Amino acid sequence: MATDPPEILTALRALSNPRRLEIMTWLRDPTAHFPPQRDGDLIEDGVCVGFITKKCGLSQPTTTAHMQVLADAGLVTSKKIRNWVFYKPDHGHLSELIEALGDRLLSAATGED
Amino acid sequence: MATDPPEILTALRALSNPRRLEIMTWLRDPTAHFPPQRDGDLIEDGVCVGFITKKCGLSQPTTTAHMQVLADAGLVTSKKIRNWVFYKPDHGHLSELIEALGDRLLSAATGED
DNA sequence: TTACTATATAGGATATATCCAATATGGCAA
DNA sequence: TTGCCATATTGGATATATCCTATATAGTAA
Repeated sequence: MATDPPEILTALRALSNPRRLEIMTWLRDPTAHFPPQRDGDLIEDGVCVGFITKKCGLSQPTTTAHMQVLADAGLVTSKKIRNWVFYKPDHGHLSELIEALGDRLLSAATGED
Repeated sequence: MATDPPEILTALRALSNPRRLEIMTWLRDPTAHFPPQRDGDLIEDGVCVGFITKKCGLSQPTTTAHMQVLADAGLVTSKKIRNWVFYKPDHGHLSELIEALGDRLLSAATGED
């Protein structure tokens, strides 16, 4: 029983923005969307803010703000290495979210078609 | 292949509001949350705007606007009987949404734990 | 120390969302 | 027709979200 009502709402708000939803899809398969990193592995450590900033075309502060919204919602985790910050998806939280959403929205005992 | 990117976003925006998320949970199990209706079955036809309005404590126009957002996102369907409008969940769209969200957010081939 | 790099924070402009009161529409009853 | 009821639409006030520039912080390198 994870992902209480307020957490679901926070996660939905975080995902309901086109930039953030797009970033989440990039992070799901980072090697397909970002170049290799010198100081952190795309898969193990995550993607640094600089790469995400370039890819969005937004300013660095705006990108940072988006990443913080995603992190506060528990959708990504961050790790600081030297002076880089790497973000990667929190698969546990994400699958809990999907499951909790199903529980909340679908009528009892419905998973697939 | 249903629920394209823009549709996912529309659905997420619709669900990312506390009133609308709450309404969706009421509609999932209408007999548990609303009194019986004279002119339409809670399950078969849906719940009328008046009942939802009372339950939210919002004004009638605001409730109508919320229901329209949910309907535009494909999360509910509406049916007019006499001069009532009944809303009920669109289970097909909802399960497609949950599935599409999983596809977008979870790493390949992850459904449950 | 100074200089450089990466990310975070502050402040403010603009856009969008939420909500209500007032009113319009459309169906039903007399 | 008139009157009533349920829902939809309009217009506008307030709150929140999005985004930028400028600046701060923190780590690295010389």
